[in-house]
Amino acid sequence: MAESLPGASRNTKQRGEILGLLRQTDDFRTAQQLYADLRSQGSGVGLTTVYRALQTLVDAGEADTMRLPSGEQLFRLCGQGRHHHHLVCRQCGRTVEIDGPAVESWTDRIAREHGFTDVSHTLEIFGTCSACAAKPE
Amino acid sequence: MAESLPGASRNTKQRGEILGLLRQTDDFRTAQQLYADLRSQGSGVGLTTVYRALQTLVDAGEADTMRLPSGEQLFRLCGQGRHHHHLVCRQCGRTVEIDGPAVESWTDRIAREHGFTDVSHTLEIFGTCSACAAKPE
DNA sequence: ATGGGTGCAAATAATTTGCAGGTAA
DNA sequence: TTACCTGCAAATTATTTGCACCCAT
Repeated sequence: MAESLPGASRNTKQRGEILGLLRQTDDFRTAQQLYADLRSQGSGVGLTTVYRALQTLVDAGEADTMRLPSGEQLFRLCGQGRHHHHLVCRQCGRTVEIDGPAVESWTDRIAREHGFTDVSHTLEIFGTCSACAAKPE
Repeated sequence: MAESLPGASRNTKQRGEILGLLRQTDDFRTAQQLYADLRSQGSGVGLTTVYRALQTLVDAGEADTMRLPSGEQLFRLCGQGRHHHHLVCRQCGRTVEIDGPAVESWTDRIAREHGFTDVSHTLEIFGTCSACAAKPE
Protein backbone atom coordinates (compact mmCIF):
# COMPACT_ATOMS: atom_id res chain seq x y z
CA MET A 1 0.00 0.00 0.00
CA ALA A 2 0.88 3.65 -0.05
CA GLU A 3 4.01 4.72 1.79
CA SER A 4 3.99 7.85 3.90
CA LEU A 5 3.77 11.19 2.14
CA PRO A 6 7.01 11.82 0.27
CA GLY A 7 6.77 15.55 0.68
CA ALA A 8 6.29 15.63 4.43
CA SER A 9 8.59 18.16 6.05
CA ARG A 10 10.39 17.70 9.32
CA ASN A 11 10.15 19.67 12.53
CA THR A 12 13.67 20.91 12.82
CA LYS A 13 14.87 23.51 15.25
CA GLN A 14 15.73 25.83 12.36
CA ARG A 15 12.30 25.68 10.81
CA GLY A 16 10.82 26.25 14.21
CA GLU A 17 12.84 29.41 14.60
CA ILE A 18 11.93 30.64 11.15
CA LEU A 19 8.26 29.92 11.70
CA GLY A 20 8.38 31.58 15.09
CA LEU A 21 9.78 34.69 13.51
CA LEU A 22 7.24 34.69 10.72
CA ARG A 23 4.44 34.37 13.25
CA GLN A 24 5.57 37.49 15.05
CA THR A 25 4.17 39.73 12.37
CA ASP A 26 1.84 39.83 9.41
CA ASP A 27 4.20 41.96 7.38
CA PHE A 28 5.94 40.90 4.24
CA ARG A 29 9.67 40.46 4.61
CA THR A 30 12.60 39.42 2.50
CA ALA A 31 14.59 36.27 3.16
CA GLN A 32 17.56 38.49 3.88
CA GLN A 33 15.65 40.45 6.51
CA LEU A 34 14.44 37.30 8.20
CA TYR A 35 17.96 35.93 8.16
CA ALA A 36 19.34 39.11 9.69
CA ASP A 37 16.65 39.04 12.39
CA LEU A 38 17.45 35.45 13.25
CA ARG A 39 21.13 36.24 13.47
CA SER A 40 20.61 39.27 15.65
CA GLN A 41 18.57 37.21 18.07
CA GLY A 42 21.41 34.76 18.34
CA SER A 43 20.17 32.05 16.01
CA GLY A 44 22.71 30.18 13.96
CA VAL A 45 20.35 29.43 11.09
CA GLY A 46 21.96 29.72 7.70
CA LEU A 47 20.74 31.94 4.90
CA THR A 48 20.39 28.92 2.64
CA THR A 49 18.09 27.29 5.15
CA VAL A 50 15.95 30.41 5.34
CA TYR A 51 15.52 30.44 1.58
CA ARG A 52 14.75 26.73 1.48
CA ALA A 53 12.29 26.88 4.35
CA LEU A 54 10.46 29.81 2.79
CA GLN A 55 10.22 28.06 -0.55
CA THR A 56 8.89 24.97 1.19
CA LEU A 57 6.23 27.04 2.90
CA VAL A 58 5.25 28.68 -0.36
CA ASP A 59 5.05 25.32 -2.12
CA ALA A 60 2.89 24.02 0.70
CA GLY A 61 0.59 27.00 0.39
CA GLU A 62 1.41 28.11 3.90
CA ALA A 63 3.14 31.31 2.86
CA ASP A 64 2.44 34.11 0.43
CA THR A 65 5.11 35.57 -1.74
CA MET A 66 5.22 38.69 -3.89
CA ARG A 67 7.70 41.07 -5.41
CA LEU A 68 8.36 44.73 -4.82
CA PRO A 69 8.55 46.85 -7.97
CA SER A 70 12.29 46.71 -7.37
CA GLY A 71 12.21 42.96 -7.83
CA GLU A 72 12.95 41.75 -4.31
CA GLN A 73 10.89 38.79 -3.24
CA LEU A 74 8.82 39.10 -0.09
CA PHE A 75 7.34 36.41 2.16
CA ARG A 76 4.80 36.15 4.94
CA LEU A 77 2.60 33.45 6.39
CA CYS A 78 -0.69 33.02 4.61
CA GLY A 79 -3.76 34.42 6.26
CA GLN A 80 -6.00 32.48 3.94
CA GLY A 81 -5.56 29.83 1.32
CA ARG A 82 -7.49 31.46 -1.43
CA HIS A 83 -6.37 34.00 -3.93
CA HIS A 84 -6.13 37.54 -2.64
CA HIS A 85 -4.08 40.70 -2.91
CA HIS A 86 -2.12 42.94 -0.58
CA LEU A 87 -1.97 46.51 0.56
CA VAL A 88 1.59 47.07 1.70
CA CYS A 89 3.16 50.03 3.49
CA ARG A 90 6.29 51.16 1.68
CA GLN A 91 7.89 52.38 4.91
CA CYS A 92 7.26 49.67 7.48
CA GLY A 93 5.98 46.77 5.41
CA ARG A 94 2.68 46.62 7.25
CA THR A 95 0.40 44.43 5.19
CA VAL A 96 -3.35 44.13 4.79
CA GLU A 97 -4.90 41.27 2.85
CA ILE A 98 -7.38 42.49 0.30
CA ASP A 99 -10.17 40.67 -1.46
CA GLY A 100 -11.28 41.91 -4.85
CA PRO A 101 -13.91 39.73 -6.44
CA ALA A 102 -14.75 42.47 -8.92
CA VAL A 103 -11.14 42.70 -10.02
CA GLU A 104 -10.90 38.96 -10.44
CA SER A 105 -13.84 38.83 -12.80
CA TRP A 106 -12.72 41.98 -14.56
CA THR A 107 -9.26 40.62 -15.38
CA ASP A 108 -10.77 37.35 -16.58
CA ARG A 109 -13.25 39.14 -18.77
CA ILE A 110 -10.65 41.48 -20.27
CA ALA A 111 -8.35 38.57 -21.01
CA ARG A 112 -11.12 36.57 -22.63
CA GLU A 113 -12.16 39.52 -24.73
CA HIS A 114 -8.64 39.55 -26.14
CA GLY A 115 -8.66 35.83 -26.80
CA PHE A 116 -6.39 34.92 -23.90
CA THR A 117 -6.94 31.74 -21.92
CA ASP A 118 -5.41 30.19 -18.81
CA VAL A 119 -5.50 33.61 -17.17
CA SER A 120 -3.80 34.69 -13.98
CA HIS A 121 -2.81 38.06 -12.61
CA THR A 122 -0.82 39.94 -10.01
CA LEU A 123 -2.15 42.95 -8.15
CA GLU A 124 -0.48 44.67 -5.24
CA ILE A 125 -1.20 48.03 -3.71
CA PHE A 126 1.51 50.15 -2.12
CA GLY A 127 1.15 53.18 0.08
CA THR A 128 2.12 54.83 3.34
CA CYS A 129 0.21 53.56 6.35
CA SER A 130 -1.30 55.98 8.86
CA ALA A 131 1.34 55.21 11.49
CA CYS A 132 4.19 56.00 9.13
CA ALA A 133 2.45 59.09 7.77
CA ALA A 134 2.27 60.43 11.33
CA LYS A 135 5.99 60.08 11.90
CA PRO A 136 8.12 63.21 11.51
CA GLU A 137 10.65 61.67 9.08
CA MET B 1 19.20 82.63 -16.25
CA ALA B 2 18.32 78.98 -16.49
CA GLU B 3 20.72 76.75 -18.38
CA SER B 4 19.45 74.12 -20.77
CA LEU B 5 17.74 71.09 -19.33
CA PRO B 6 20.32 69.02 -17.50
CA GLY B 7 18.50 65.80 -18.29
CA ALA B 8 18.32 66.13 -22.08
CA SER B 9 19.51 62.96 -23.78
CA ARG B 10 21.64 62.73 -26.87
CA ASN B 11 20.98 61.02 -30.16
CA THR B 12 23.79 58.52 -30.23
CA LYS B 13 24.10 55.67 -32.68
CA GLN B 14 23.71 53.16 -29.84
CA ARG B 15 20.46 54.65 -28.60
CA GLY B 16 19.24 54.72 -32.16
CA GLU B 17 19.88 51.03 -32.52
CA ILE B 18 18.21 50.24 -29.22
CA LEU B 19 15.19 52.36 -30.11
CA GLY B 20 14.99 50.78 -33.54
CA LEU B 21 14.88 47.36 -31.98
CA LEU B 22 12.27 48.38 -29.44
CA ARG B 23 10.09 49.78 -32.20
CA GLN B 24 10.06 46.46 -34.03
CA THR B 25 7.60 44.97 -31.60
CA ASP B 26 5.12 45.79 -28.89
CA ASP B 27 6.17 42.89 -26.75
CA PHE B 28 7.90 43.17 -23.42
CA ARG B 29 11.51 42.09 -23.39
CA THR B 30 14.38 41.88 -20.97
CA ALA B 31 17.51 43.97 -21.28
CA GLN B 32 19.44 40.77 -21.82
CA GLN B 33 17.20 39.73 -24.71
CA LEU B 34 17.53 43.12 -26.35
CA TYR B 35 21.28 42.98 -25.91
CA ALA B 36 21.45 39.51 -27.45
CA ASP B 37 19.32 40.66 -30.38
CA LEU B 38 21.56 43.63 -31.01
CA ARG B 39 24.63 41.45 -30.90
CA SER B 40 23.18 38.87 -33.26
CA GLN B 41 22.39 41.58 -35.76
CA GLY B 42 25.98 42.71 -35.67
CA SER B 43 25.67 45.68 -33.33
CA GLY B 44 28.51 46.37 -30.96
CA VAL B 45 26.36 48.02 -28.31
CA GLY B 46 27.37 47.08 -24.78
CA LEU B 47 25.08 45.54 -22.23
CA THR B 48 25.70 48.43 -19.89
CA THR B 49 24.52 50.85 -22.52
CA VAL B 50 21.35 48.84 -23.06
CA TYR B 51 20.56 49.00 -19.36
CA ARG B 52 21.31 52.70 -19.18
CA ALA B 53 19.30 53.52 -22.28
CA LEU B 54 16.32 51.55 -21.04
CA GLN B 55 16.43 53.25 -17.66
CA THR B 56 16.62 56.61 -19.38
CA LEU B 57 13.56 55.78 -21.45
CA VAL B 58 11.67 54.66 -18.38
CA ASP B 59 12.63 57.81 -16.51
CA ALA B 60 11.48 59.89 -19.45
CA GLY B 61 8.17 58.07 -19.50
CA GLU B 62 8.85 56.72 -22.97
CA ALA B 63 9.06 53.10 -21.92
CA ASP B 64 7.05 50.82 -19.69
CA THR B 65 8.65 48.41 -17.32
CA MET B 66 7.24 45.55 -15.31
CA ARG B 67 8.35 42.34 -13.65
CA LEU B 68 7.47 38.76 -14.27
CA PRO B 69 6.45 36.84 -11.16
CA SER B 70 9.94 35.35 -11.40
CA GLY B 71 11.42 38.80 -10.87
CA GLU B 72 12.93 39.53 -14.28
CA GLN B 73 12.43 43.09 -15.42
CA LEU B 74 10.77 43.68 -18.77
CA PHE B 75 10.74 46.73 -21.02
CA ARG B 76 8.84 48.00 -24.04
CA LEU B 77 8.08 51.35 -25.57
CA CYS B 78 5.09 53.10 -24.11
CA GLY B 79 1.95 53.13 -26.15
CA GLN B 80 0.57 55.90 -24.02
CA GLY B 81 1.88 58.16 -21.34
CA ARG B 82 -0.78 57.58 -18.81
CA HIS B 83 -1.03 54.86 -16.24
CA HIS B 84 -2.24 51.55 -17.58
CA HIS B 85 -1.79 47.81 -17.22
CA HIS B 86 -0.83 44.91 -19.43
CA LEU B 87 -2.16 41.63 -20.64
CA VAL B 88 0.85 39.52 -21.51
CA CYS B 89 1.07 36.15 -23.24
CA ARG B 90 3.19 33.75 -21.23
CA GLN B 91 4.34 31.91 -24.35
CA CYS B 92 5.22 34.59 -26.88
CA GLY B 93 5.24 37.78 -24.86
CA ARG B 94 2.52 39.37 -26.95
CA THR B 95 1.28 42.38 -25.02
CA VAL B 96 -1.98 44.31 -24.93
CA GLU B 97 -2.27 47.57 -23.04
CA ILE B 98 -5.25 47.61 -20.73
CA ASP B 99 -7.10 50.50 -19.17
CA GLY B 100 -8.92 49.94 -15.92
CA PRO B 101 -10.44 53.10 -14.50
CA ALA B 102 -12.60 51.06 -12.14
CA VAL B 103 -9.56 49.28 -10.76
CA GLU B 104 -7.73 52.55 -10.25
CA SER B 105 -10.50 54.01 -8.15
CA TRP B 106 -11.04 50.71 -6.36
CA THR B 107 -7.41 50.43 -5.25
CA ASP B 108 -7.40 54.05 -4.13
CA ARG B 109 -10.59 53.60 -2.15
CA ILE B 110 -9.42 50.38 -0.51
CA ALA B 111 -6.13 51.98 0.45
CA ARG B 112 -7.83 55.05 1.88
CA GLU B 113 -10.25 52.93 3.85
CA HIS B 114 -7.26 51.37 5.54
CA GLY B 115 -5.65 54.72 6.25
CA PHE B 116 -3.00 54.47 3.55
CA THR B 117 -1.91 57.51 1.59
CA ASP B 118 0.40 58.14 -1.35
CA VAL B 119 -1.08 55.08 -3.04
CA SER B 120 0.20 53.27 -6.10
CA HIS B 121 -0.29 49.78 -7.42
CA THR B 122 0.86 47.16 -9.89
CA LEU B 123 -1.50 45.02 -11.90
CA GLU B 124 -0.51 42.69 -14.69
CA ILE B 125 -2.52 39.97 -16.35
CA PHE B 126 -0.92 36.84 -17.77
CA GLY B 127 -2.41 34.27 -20.07
CA THR B 128 -2.01 32.33 -23.30
CA CYS B 129 -2.93 34.29 -26.41
CA SER B 130 -5.15 32.76 -29.10
CA ALA B 131 -2.25 32.23 -31.49
CA CYS B 132 -0.24 30.30 -28.92
CA ALA B 133 -3.29 28.33 -27.79
CA ALA B 134 -3.78 27.18 -31.38
CA LYS B 135 -0.26 25.82 -31.67
CA PRO B 136 0.19 22.05 -31.18
CA GLU B 137 2.94 22.33 -28.56
C1' DA C 1 19.10 3.27 9.31
C1' DT C 2 18.04 6.74 6.23
C1' DG C 3 16.22 10.20 3.63
C1' DG C 4 15.28 14.81 4.30
C1' DG C 5 17.59 18.94 6.39
C1' DT C 6 21.64 22.04 7.26
C1' DG C 7 25.49 25.14 6.54
C1' DC C 8 29.42 26.79 4.11
C1' DA C 9 31.46 27.95 0.06
C1' DA C 10 31.11 28.44 -4.70
C1' DA C 11 28.19 29.23 -8.64
C1' DT C 12 24.47 31.83 -11.03
C1' DA C 13 22.26 35.85 -12.80
C1' DA C 14 20.72 40.21 -13.27
C1' DT C 15 22.19 44.80 -12.62
C1' DT C 16 25.16 48.56 -11.35
C1' DT C 17 29.34 51.22 -10.95
C1' DG C 18 34.31 52.91 -11.66
C1' DC C 19 36.94 54.75 -15.14
C1' DA C 20 39.26 56.25 -19.17
C1' DG C 21 38.32 57.58 -23.60
C1' DG C 22 34.73 59.14 -27.27
C1' DT C 23 31.34 62.48 -29.16
C1' DA C 24 26.96 65.07 -29.85
C1' DA C 25 25.73 69.77 -29.54
C1' DT D 1 34.86 72.85 -25.48
C1' DT D 2 32.32 69.99 -22.33
C1' DA D 3 28.91 67.54 -20.29
C1' DC D 4 26.95 63.47 -21.38
C1' DC D 5 27.67 58.74 -23.36
C1' DT D 6 30.12 54.26 -24.04
C1' DG D 7 32.18 49.91 -23.16
C1' DC D 8 34.88 46.84 -20.48
C1' DA D 9 35.86 44.93 -16.24
C1' DA D 10 34.93 44.62 -11.55
C1' DA D 11 31.63 45.02 -7.91
C1' DT D 12 26.91 44.29 -6.03
C1' DT D 13 22.80 41.73 -4.74
C1' DA D 14 19.68 38.27 -4.53
C1' DT D 15 19.20 33.53 -4.79
C1' DT D 16 20.68 28.72 -5.93
C1' DT D 17 23.49 24.62 -5.90
C1' DG D 18 27.20 21.08 -4.66
C1' DC D 19 28.48 18.44 -0.98
C1' DA D 20 29.67 16.32 3.22
C1' DC D 21 27.67 15.90 7.57
C1' DC D 22 23.66 15.79 10.87
C1' DC D 23 19.24 14.47 12.90
C1' DA D 24 14.09 13.72 13.10
C1' DT D 25 11.39 9.92 12.36
